[in-house]
Amino acid sequence: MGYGDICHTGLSLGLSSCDTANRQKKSSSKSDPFLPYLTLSLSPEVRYQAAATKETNPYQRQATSLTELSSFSNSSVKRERDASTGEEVEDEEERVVSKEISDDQDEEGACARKKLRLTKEQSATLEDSFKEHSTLNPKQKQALANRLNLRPRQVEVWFQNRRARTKLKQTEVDCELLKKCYETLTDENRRLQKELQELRAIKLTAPVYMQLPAATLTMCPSCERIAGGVRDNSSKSPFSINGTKSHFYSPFTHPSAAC
DNA sequence: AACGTCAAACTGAGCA
DNA sequence: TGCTCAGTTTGACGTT
Repeated sequence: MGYGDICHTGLSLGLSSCDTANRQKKSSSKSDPFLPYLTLSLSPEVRYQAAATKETNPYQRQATSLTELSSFSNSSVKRERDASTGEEVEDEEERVVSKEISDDQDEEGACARKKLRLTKEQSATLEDSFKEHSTLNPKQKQALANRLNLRPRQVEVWFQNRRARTKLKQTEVDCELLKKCYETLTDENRRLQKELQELRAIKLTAPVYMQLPAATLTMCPSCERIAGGVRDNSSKSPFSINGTKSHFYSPFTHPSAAC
């Protein structure tokens, strides 16, 4: 929610010293930090959700008083990790939002942005919706917001953050894959270097092979035998193909084991 | 109390 | 102009 959004609250404005401090931190270039900053006396979240307490859908019923709102979490919210997903699970019974918060909001205005925490039901519904489609059209957004008793902007932000989390997770998975790929390639490279050294040693100790064009000699990495393009029937040679057909190794038909 | 993590919310840029 | 995304801020909460 941008600061401009507060224009739609319909609430009176008031001076806020702490918000001035916030403002100074956030965008010193945009405004004179020493100018007093105007804020609303009630945050949009409180206004919206408090208004919604008159509604009757399950999410709204759940928020039948300010003490039950899926909102400001300077309450003693007990959270536990879902072992399988790592997602947070909140114990609804532990969710107690003090009435003082709303009173403070009324009296002193929204000093800083207050963080709300979605209820388990809200999160679950949003998750379900996200599974169906990771983006929402305005109608879907509005419908979901109505259903969950949230502002459309909150639904929008949730989807934004959810997409970001999904992308981050995917990036981590890709990163792991690339790491494994790198390790495999490194191993293969090491092995090939070793083979190359061995071949060079062979080249020095077995001059007969030097007579063959270099391109006709290859070593199969799987069986580690040298094969020649020219049929070599000298079965006594340690590099002979034992009468079998030539054993060519093609890197194209035998791609790297990596990846 | 300090620190780390997570998620809600904000901001600015890019795009159709 | 509205939407999405990447990056950032912020507050709550858990851990040490």
